Amino acid sequence: MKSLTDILEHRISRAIEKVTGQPDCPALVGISKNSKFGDYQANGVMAAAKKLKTNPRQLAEKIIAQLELDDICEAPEIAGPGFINLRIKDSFLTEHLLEINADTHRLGIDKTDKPQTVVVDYSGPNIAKQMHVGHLRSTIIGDCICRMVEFQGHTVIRQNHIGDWGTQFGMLIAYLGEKFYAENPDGDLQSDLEKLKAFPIQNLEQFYQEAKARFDESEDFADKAREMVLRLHNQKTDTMAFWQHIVDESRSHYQPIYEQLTVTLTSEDERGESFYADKLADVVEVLKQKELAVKSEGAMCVFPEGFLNKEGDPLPFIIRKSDGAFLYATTDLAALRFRVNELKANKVIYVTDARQAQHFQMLFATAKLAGWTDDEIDLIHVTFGTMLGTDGKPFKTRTGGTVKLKDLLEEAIQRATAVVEEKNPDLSEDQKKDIAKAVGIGAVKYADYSNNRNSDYIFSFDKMLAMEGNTAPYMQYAYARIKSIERKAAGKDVDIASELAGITTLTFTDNAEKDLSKMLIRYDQAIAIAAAECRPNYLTAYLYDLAQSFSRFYNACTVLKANADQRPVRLLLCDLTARTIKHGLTELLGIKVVEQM
RNA sequence: GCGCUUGUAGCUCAAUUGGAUAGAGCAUUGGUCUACGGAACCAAAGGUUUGGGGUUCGAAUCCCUACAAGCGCGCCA
Repeated sequence: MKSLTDILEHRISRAIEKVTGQPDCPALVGISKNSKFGDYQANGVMAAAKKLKTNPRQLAEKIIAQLELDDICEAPEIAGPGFINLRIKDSFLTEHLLEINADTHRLGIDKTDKPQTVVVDYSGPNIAKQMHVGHLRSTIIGDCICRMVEFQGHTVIRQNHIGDWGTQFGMLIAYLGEKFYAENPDGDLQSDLEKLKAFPIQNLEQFYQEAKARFDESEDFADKAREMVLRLHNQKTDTMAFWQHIVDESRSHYQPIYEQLTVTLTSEDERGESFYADKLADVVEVLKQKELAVKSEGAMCVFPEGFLNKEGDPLPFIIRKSDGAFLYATTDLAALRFRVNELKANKVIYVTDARQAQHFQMLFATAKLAGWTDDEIDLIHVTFGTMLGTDGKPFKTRTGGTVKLKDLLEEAIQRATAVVEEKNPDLSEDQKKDIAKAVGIGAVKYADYSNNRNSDYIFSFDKMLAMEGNTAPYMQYAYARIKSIERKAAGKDVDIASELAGITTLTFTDNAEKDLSKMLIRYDQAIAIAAAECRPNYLTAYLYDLAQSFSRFYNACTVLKANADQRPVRLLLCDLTARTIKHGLTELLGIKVVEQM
């Protein structure tokens, strides 16, 4: 089914073109902020009038005369300097609702007719270090983008660009070797890989710090670590086995967090820095051949135009250090080539915090200079702000350390458990557990999603779990109430399935029904804008409006005790609201819903 | 010094990218409900959108300027 906004945009734009003879005068159809101006409004007439240097209201009159919208709207009205205000007819609304209702999977939303391949680079944890709160935003915002774009019908390729390569690995491998051989003094690694696989690293953070301490205190150890880096780069079998073990152990720490967050990343999506290790030399070589890379202060650099350093001199994009080692700019260039050439990306979306903005600008500029991308390929850096503590400073533990993501999520669940216990002590222990998980994790994710991603935001358990206002529990609650109605129906001799199946026409008897209906048909628009701008908060704002609209309806209209002629519409509205909320939360935001809470 | 981001109600945040009277939630005040879940609903009050200029039918949004905060600016990622 075509989106209503698209239909209106198309028809009104055509009418404008007919009257003005100008091809590029979009109707600019949007949802009216104030219902007294109608449901939708077209703002494009003023701009068109300006172009033609004519009176906008008179122009609007002429356009309206050409408009064919009888099947959708009441007679359009002109207001203010030249707005065209539209009010949706009940007949259109009810037909539209029935169509949406008939589509069990996609709620009447079409897939795109121009599918693209979109690569999304997000999460990117550092191996050998626990995920901390700084990883939360990239991980869940990226995931939401994937889910939305995929739902639109594009091919999404997730790329978890994990930090699994680099000099710190020499240190880690050397340390792991020390520990392993301490416990297996006669160990012969070649024949003893199984033993290594069973060798646990319980506390990654501690392991890393111990290795670092050894590195700093012992010259012998430091030499060993450097040797390991070399062996790693030369892919020596035993060293690779140790490296693999650290990577695997690390995965066993972050994969459960993905599952807890219902993030769609799997090990299939991992393509870490190590993957590009053998492609880096060529990156530098090609850039040298194209005379884009030059030596400066011993390092190999590209100087894309428009970037200056403190002294006002051109700023380098360093692709090889003076000691000959490659660095993240090199890896990112190799990754970009791979994504364009091998993955056939039409669009690459990077989800990292705003501090890296300049790096990505230079990356994109360099890739373009090299001819590795062109204007046909969209390169987008989706930035986001910092999570702050209630004091307005970067979010830390009381002692000033970084907050581990695992701890944060556990605390959220714990706090949610307390609330469930208070509100609904009679549920079974299993139910309470499930609800606490859904509510606690949902609250953390939703609080993040509902902010404009570019602004820093203050993280507060009390706010997000207050469960009032624009929060996950508010929507989960709306959903649970609908489910409760369904459960009660049987006891009141209402057969929902058969009543819904029999509906061929709908009649509204209450404004709350109509208002809710108008919200329901806007879902497609909310997804479209949220996906286009990579802004999950547009989606949460919609879902909140919808849940509010439902609460008003719920308050104003009885469902099960309604008259036989009113009940089918209301049952349908309940069902459709539940399906929309569920779809938005679970499919697009990755937040669980519960039948009871 | 240059650049990026930000500055909106007492607090936490929106504002579909230039649209009409800047919206929510919390907190405050008052109200609704013997219905299907009160984690609800309705209403009041709260604003010179940091200050000052400008652009135009129209500005929180664009331009200039001052102020304030955060971040980035050669071999970490």
